[in-house]
Amino acid sequence: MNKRKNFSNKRNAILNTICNTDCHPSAKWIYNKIKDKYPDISLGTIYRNIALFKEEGIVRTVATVNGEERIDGKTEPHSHFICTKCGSIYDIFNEELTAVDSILCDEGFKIESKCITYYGKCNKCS
Amino acid sequence: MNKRKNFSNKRNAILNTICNTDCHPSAKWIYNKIKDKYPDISLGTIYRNIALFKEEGIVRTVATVNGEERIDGKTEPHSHFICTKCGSIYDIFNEELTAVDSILCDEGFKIESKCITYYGKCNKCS
DNA sequence: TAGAAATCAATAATCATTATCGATTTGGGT
DNA sequence: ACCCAAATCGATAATGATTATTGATTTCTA
Repeated sequence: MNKRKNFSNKRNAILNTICNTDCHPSAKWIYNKIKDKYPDISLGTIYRNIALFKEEGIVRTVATVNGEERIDGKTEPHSHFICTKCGSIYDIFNEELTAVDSILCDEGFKIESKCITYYGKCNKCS
Repeated sequence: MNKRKNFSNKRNAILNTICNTDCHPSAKWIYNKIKDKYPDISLGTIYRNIALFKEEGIVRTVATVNGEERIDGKTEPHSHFICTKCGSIYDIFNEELTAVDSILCDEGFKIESKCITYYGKCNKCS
């Protein structure tokens, strides 16, 4: 990997906020969190940096819940559970499906990533 | 066909358009398709009826691609492949892929549906 | 230290979706 | 058929998330 320039303080704060939570935040959630430390930060800066992190492959979109894109800073392959009532997103690290990925390759489909998402009611809502 | 006699003509046309395509259409796609037969239909009517069909459980959201919600009229359990270049969505009817079962019920999570989505380049784009 | 590049805040623009509202159509009872 | 209430609709405005623009400020580099 090429040597990467250091991130600015705000950019680092955004990335750390994404990576140090399990809640799979939206842009607005990150914005409100960062505002405590950087009161003059702009929501546009959050979006701009999320786009940048996505290009670099260090964060990814989990899903769109109630019109809001939700972000995950964990790059290890794993699945998700999305509560259809409260919108919470939970990680699921329990994967036995990697063996069947080759099925699609035969037909010319090049798989870059796989996303298994369960929908239902979480333990707080059921 | 999928026609239900208690539906209005336009409502039936919208549902049939959704069910008779494999392209997992967006609201705008449906709108443009229906306009051939009903030139005075409104985009709001498309959205209103999609919401109604979703409440009835006869269509569902597959994913959000480039900011557009994509709809599926097939209710049988199956998976999807989404091309990250052209945005096409393909059905995957494969028992092995759809037969993943619940690990989460022990912890109070009530699974209502499951969604397996692959991202990559389709055979036209790769 | 200067000049260039990166980054930012503020704000406007865009675009998908939803809400509103008055008009029109539909369907059941007479 | 006719009436009326409910369903449905088209037009349009409103909403809300995201993106683009712009000019200022900070950071990097030589």
